[in-house]
Amino acid sequence: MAGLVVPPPGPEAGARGGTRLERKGRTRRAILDAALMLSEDSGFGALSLRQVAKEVGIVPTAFYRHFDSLEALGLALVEESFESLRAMLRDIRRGDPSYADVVDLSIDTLVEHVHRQRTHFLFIARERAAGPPAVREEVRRDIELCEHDLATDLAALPGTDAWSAADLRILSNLIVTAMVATAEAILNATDPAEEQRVVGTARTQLRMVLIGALNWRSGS
Amino acid sequence: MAGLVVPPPGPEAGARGGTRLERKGRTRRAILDAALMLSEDSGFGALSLRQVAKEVGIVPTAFYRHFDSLEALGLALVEESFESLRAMLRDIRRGDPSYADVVDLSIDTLVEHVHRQRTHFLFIARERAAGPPAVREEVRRDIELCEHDLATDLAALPGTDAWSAADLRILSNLIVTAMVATAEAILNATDPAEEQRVVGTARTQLRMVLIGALNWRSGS
DNA sequence: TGTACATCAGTGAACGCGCGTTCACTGATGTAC
DNA sequence: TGTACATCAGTGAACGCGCGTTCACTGATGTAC
Repeated sequence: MAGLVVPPPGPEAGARGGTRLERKGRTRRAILDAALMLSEDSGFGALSLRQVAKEVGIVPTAFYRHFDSLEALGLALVEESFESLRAMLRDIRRGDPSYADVVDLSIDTLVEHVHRQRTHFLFIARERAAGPPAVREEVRRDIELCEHDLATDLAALPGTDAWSAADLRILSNLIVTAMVATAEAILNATDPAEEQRVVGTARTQLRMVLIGALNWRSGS
Repeated sequence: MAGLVVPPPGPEAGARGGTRLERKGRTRRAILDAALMLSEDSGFGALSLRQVAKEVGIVPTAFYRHFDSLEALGLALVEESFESLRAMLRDIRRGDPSYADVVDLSIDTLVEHVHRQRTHFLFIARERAAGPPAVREEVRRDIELCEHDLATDLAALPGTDAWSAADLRILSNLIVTAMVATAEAILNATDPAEEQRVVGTARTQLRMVLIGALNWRSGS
């Protein structure tokens, strides 16, 4: 049986800092970061275990102490990337201000999170379209979940009573598509001026979409 | 000097059909097709010259008779994929019917072309997000050109007088984004029922967007 | 606290394999006369 | 039409390299007593 008393990590846990568990966690983190960075060029599917190990500064075989395979690493990256995305959605939801501001607030939050978790958003945008099948499918599943959540949020907005459940899903699908495209454009922008242009475009697009949706049942 | 008289290809051009030039053309075609097919799994960036050669049925070194490098092959695929896309845009433009039908007609044309040139549309959707840098950049440049063309077409529609040039670009960017997403969803659909759902969604989204745009300057 | 043992993150050699690219070649197709 | 020569798409051996994965290992960290 494992010990019933957990001893506090004494000063003897030295070398390069932390307990054995903490150090393992740091290596795992380094592997995730290296994979995110290295797959920027040609996608996760073109990544090699040895490249990752070299970047982290461990021998290739040590990789297996942390992940069963490259695919397992890919799925871990999907998971943590979507944690970032969900954190963003939570931030947006928490705002819930007067109707006129919802667009500005949402886009500002998007921009902030995209910058803070740049590699996660890049990963999602890239692997959704081009990842190895297992990774790609997982990304798409998670995006569908986000669309579902967004549909729920939209139903709470004023002026949406006329929308059917199907309309809600269609609208949230469109919004998510546009926001993913915006995130990609922000990540791809080469200078602040271009980013401002992208942000302005996204604002106008989101307003157009909302105006269209509000006039959808009533106006047409 | 090369011969001034071009002799007709006699029956002596035998073996497996055609002149030397025709056969070279067929091998080139086979390389392009094999690359389109093989990059479906994990993207063009994960493709190897030897895989392609094996699929085509030639020895790896024969590849160099047709392309200088894998990158040159990738750029050739971008070019011919966008020929397909532009053919679709031409088909849509040629319709130009009464305003009420423009959505149905455009989506139907999209569906038809996506099925007819499945691999080309897959290639564009994938490599736009995840291709090797040179390929990705070329895809993005070409998509921007399509957005520009669409903006010109939109300006010819009735009821658009109030839009500025910037509004036009913003709207066509949104439409192209939504159409690319629709193409992806069609290509990803597993059965005809799901495809019909996707098509219905795309129709509604495009209508919402147009309603939003028409109410953009006047209504908001 | 001190000692003896267990755990386990990371090591390093080795494997067989597919990679891109080089090179000299072959032999059918094409051209000149 | 017949012959001699040029072209060139495709061949096949060879190269050095990075790949994923195996295995037995080391030595610091952690645990039991």
